[in-house]
Amino acid sequence: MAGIKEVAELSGLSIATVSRALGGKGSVSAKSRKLAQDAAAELGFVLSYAASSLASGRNHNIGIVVPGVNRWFYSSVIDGASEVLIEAGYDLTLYTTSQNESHRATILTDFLLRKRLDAVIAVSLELTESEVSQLLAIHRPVLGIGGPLPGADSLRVDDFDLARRATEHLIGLGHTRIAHIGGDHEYDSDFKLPGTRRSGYQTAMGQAALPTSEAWQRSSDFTVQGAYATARALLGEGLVRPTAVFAASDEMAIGTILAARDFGLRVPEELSVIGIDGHELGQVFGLTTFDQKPREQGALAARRILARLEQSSHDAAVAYQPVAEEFPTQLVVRSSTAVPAVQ
Amino acid sequence: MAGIKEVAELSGLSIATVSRALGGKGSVSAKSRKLAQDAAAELGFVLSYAASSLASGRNHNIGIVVPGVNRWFYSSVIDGASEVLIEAGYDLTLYTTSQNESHRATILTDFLLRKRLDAVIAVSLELTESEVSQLLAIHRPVLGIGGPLPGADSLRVDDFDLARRATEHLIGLGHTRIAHIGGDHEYDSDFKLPGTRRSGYQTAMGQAALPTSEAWQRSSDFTVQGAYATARALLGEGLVRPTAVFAASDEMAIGTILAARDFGLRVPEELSVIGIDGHELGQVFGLTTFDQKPREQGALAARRILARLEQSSHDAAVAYQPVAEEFPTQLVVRSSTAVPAVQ
DNA sequence: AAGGTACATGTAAGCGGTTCCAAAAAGCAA
DNA sequence: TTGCTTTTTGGAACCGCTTACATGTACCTT
Repeated sequence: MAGIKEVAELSGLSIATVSRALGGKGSVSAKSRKLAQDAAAELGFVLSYAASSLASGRNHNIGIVVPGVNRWFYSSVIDGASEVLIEAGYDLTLYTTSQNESHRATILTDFLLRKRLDAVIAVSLELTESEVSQLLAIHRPVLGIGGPLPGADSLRVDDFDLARRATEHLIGLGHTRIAHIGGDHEYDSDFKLPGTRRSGYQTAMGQAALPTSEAWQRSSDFTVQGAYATARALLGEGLVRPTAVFAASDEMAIGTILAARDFGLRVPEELSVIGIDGHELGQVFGLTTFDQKPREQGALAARRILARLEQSSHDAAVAYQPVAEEFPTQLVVRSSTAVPAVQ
Repeated sequence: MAGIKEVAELSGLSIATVSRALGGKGSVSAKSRKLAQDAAAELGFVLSYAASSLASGRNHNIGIVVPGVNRWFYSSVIDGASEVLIEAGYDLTLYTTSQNESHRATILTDFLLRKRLDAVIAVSLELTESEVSQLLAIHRPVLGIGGPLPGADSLRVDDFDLARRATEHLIGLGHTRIAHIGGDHEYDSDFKLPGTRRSGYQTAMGQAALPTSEAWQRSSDFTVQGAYATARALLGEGLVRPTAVFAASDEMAIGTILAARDFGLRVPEELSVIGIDGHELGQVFGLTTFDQKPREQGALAARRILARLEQSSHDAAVAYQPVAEEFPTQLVVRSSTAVPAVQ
């Protein structure tokens, strides 16, 4: 396999100039650049990342850690990040933590720390303090989405506020019997979000002086099928039926709508449903939701982390000041919520 | 930051021995190994991947190329592969091609070729011959899932057979008016699969001497919402209604079921629907489908490619004999298909 | 024309490990 | 013990680039 040396010989330039020409760093005359590129093309030569990384200290590689790639929110974030990173010439290395508890530790110690990554984006990852400091110890930018990483940058939506406003949307329509289907720690230990959204709901209900029975607060696993089962239980148990449900994710909201149909309940006439996420499927079901544009969150996260990289290459001395950015969400009113029918 | 040299000093061993102890290669006495590990732990030292790669030629990094990470099939494949790879101590670098046509070329030339990857798994990627040879020229194992890569290993389901059997399932139940909702080149140029499944359908219909009008063969984009719209058109246009629909993916089958509900058509009494995939949501809808276990496909693909790596490290001289493996699928009969009601 | 500035290029010293090779240590049979 | 095999170990030559530094060249200014 041809190396940079062969390219140098073929082009009649020095190794250094070829390196600069191909790597796009220092200054090279247009003529030399063309010479180098032509020679490289002729030999089918591409710079070796391993060698470049070793010599330069830059990897052009960003790590992204997600609980799993199979949930819509996560895959959307990845998709958004991936596009931006490829555009910028960066590789994206993916780590999934939730398949296997033991992976988590491995990933944190064996993978993330091995200096292969220029930066890390962590999605919905709740880390212990020692884990965070371990991560920060590698002196690479770290950015958290949907999970606060003390000491690192973060990009997040205000889950509490979101949940409260979703609930208030229902209250504003005149609903008083409002149930909540949230997530559960049991299903995902790395995850404070379910609790945060639940308290948003409770706060809104409390401020409106509306009752919130235990029976109206259910936990599920953030999937359509999980929430479907949960909602069937909620709607079918013969207790006083709620007239509205606030689900902590669109997938769960859709599960709820499907369950409602099974009972012949018309949405929104007999049951209003609101979700959170902005899932594409929401359209099909006419779901009212708070769109949190995960794809754009991923893209923005990637941009922010690239900026960090840029910045730290300029003035390495500047102390790392973590930035917490809030990502705006948007209420999308469709046809799954309405004024409750008079009972 | 401590390097291997510091570890050597602290442990009183030579650099070479520390390298062997920490990298787990050559032979090291138990005592030396412990010495090295303790010293490394004390200094918070981890081997640098970049340096290891450069020196050894192994990257411990597998690339996986998918059209996008947002479609259930792909994300499942990734999930399966990710688990196996992490377990084996490999990083997984993710490339998505479909967001932007120009990315495709970039990925092929700039990323895949830069010697950072030990092997590549390509999912549903149709490459031109020159692209394939370009890929193979890097002398790394390449494995294709769901898209044949001439000259490379492949793991695939027999899409033609699958489609034919799905159609035959409906025919076997007594259906004669069977429509097909497939994919379309227009939505995804890298993709022969829609056509393959369509011809499976046509063959089955032909062999049973059943009519297949143009109007009963629709194209959609493999999403629930896309197929929902397509199915509404199919079912609502006032033409003779099919009594069964074979959708080329579960997501499209679900879209079809949702559309049927809109028209008050009961499934399966008035409309049978069969899909392909094994999507989790299938349960909620009682969807009959051919389960092709994408998660397991991903895991198996990862195992196969790791075996290739293993093998080529032993006997590098052996000529590369591409292996085409067929992945078995399984018909899962649920409640979305039944004998047609007498008309 | 002299002096300065900005750009272009080459030389060579790393980057931080791996691994070949030879030598030393250990194990074992006679 | 001795002689021979096997296991451990250290020395040092790379792996294939990047980049600081020095040098050379071109272009302005005055």
